[in-house]
Amino acid sequence: MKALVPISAPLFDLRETLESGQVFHWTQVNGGYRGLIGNMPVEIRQEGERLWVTPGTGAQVAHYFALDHDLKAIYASFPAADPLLARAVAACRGLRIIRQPLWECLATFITSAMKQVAHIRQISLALRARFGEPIPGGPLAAYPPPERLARASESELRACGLGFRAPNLRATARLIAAGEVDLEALRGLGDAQALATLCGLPGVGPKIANCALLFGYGRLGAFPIDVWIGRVLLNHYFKRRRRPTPAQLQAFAARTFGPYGGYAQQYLFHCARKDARRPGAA
DNA sequence: ACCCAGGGGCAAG
DNA sequence: CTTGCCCATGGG
Repeated sequence: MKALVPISAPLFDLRETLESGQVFHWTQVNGGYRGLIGNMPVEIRQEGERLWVTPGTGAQVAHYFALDHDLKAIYASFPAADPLLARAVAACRGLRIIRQPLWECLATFITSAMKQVAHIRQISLALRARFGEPIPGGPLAAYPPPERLARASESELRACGLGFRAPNLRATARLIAAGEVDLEALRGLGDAQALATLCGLPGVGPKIANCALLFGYGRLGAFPIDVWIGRVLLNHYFKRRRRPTPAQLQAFAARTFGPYGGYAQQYLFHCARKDARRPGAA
């Protein structure tokens, strides 16, 4: 292993970012993490405001971890009088929304339906091991492209632990491999159009589409509402109020958390999960 | 043993 | 436009 080289990374927390349930294939290794950015093997270790990274990967690391996002401006855009969000920001300071490869992101979240984070990781690793192209010097195989998963059988996919998600992942892979949907082309569409197109794919509804928009397309206003965030919003912002419909809750989030709502969502999500793991805090 | 998980889809009210 | 139920699997 070659010696790592430093890059500057102020207001960044590698651990909070990688452990926050955005991405599922990184593994801890001697005080840092090892994984793939696309098909490029990377090792990263953090010391204060400096990252030590595999030589030659600095630019890709900075882009992947969105070190260009102005976190101070993002925090400042949040609703001022919101103690819950303020506590989440304090607890997850430096967490950034990663820029993930589009297909890897969409496919992974298709497999995430009704699964715990730990198991999403298992499925992700199984798919890479079974269908992914080996990467020389890489810690694991590449995420299998749509063309590869399109010609996998349903039972092969189920063998990776996908359960009822297997036909959905396969069908979506086929649509994309056949060129009926072009994930890259969605970059040029408005949020609503992109969301609607993604929701047309098998196994993709509002929640997973918003995950793709946020973690893949970098649309920082996208606000995925899962069971955790749903509970947080209901318990904290709808006490004693009539239960909103999913659409009303989505509209509330957009109106309340603004253009960087996706960041607010991720901080609330990760903070709630950390609290659940270690009871006693709020 | 038992509950539930970063949901979606489809039928029925 | 809402509500109910099923889909399969493994971690806490």
